[in-house]
Amino acid sequence: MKRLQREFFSRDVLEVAPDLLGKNLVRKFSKNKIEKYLITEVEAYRGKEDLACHASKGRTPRTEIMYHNGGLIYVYLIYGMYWMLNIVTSINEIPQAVLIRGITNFNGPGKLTKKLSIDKSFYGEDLIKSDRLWIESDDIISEIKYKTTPRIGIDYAGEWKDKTWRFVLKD
DNA sequence: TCGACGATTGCC
DNA sequence: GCAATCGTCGAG
Repeated sequence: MKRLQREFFSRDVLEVAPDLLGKNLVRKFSKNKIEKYLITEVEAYRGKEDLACHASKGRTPRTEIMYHNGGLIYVYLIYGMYWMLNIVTSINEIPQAVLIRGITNFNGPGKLTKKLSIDKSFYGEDLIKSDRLWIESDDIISEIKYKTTPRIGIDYAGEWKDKTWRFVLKD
């Protein structure tokens, strides 16, 4: 197992998102408690023009992190109840992020953050340096098969809602 | 300071 | 079908 480095996340979100499928999300709770989950479902949010992307409303304290280098974590609260886990991609000044919607045996972006105890304290966390959250790839090279669909819950995004930027792993 | 609303979930 | 529940952001 090898931790993914900066270069992996510095690419365009439409390359990074499908590449995250089949990778392992690693959560370290303590010295003796480390859990790993296969990433099974993600969505891409791409730039200021993408009306479904929070950055389309401009640069604010909340969206600031998306304007940074790839490999950082963007976390926000939705509906006053659920934390959404996103991974910033691309390079400085280009706001992009991947929403992690599903992991092994656990689908639903709100449920997985609850299970992994991920909250506001992870905002800005660096996946390359963090000692409690990072992503690993298997040493075994296997072909990843996935399907694409429109993104979920963004009917307000006009023509952008039809982009097939949701990527789901095939079993 | 105020009010509208949301990248969801689970229960009716 | 819809309520829960609160941080964020633009308007006033």
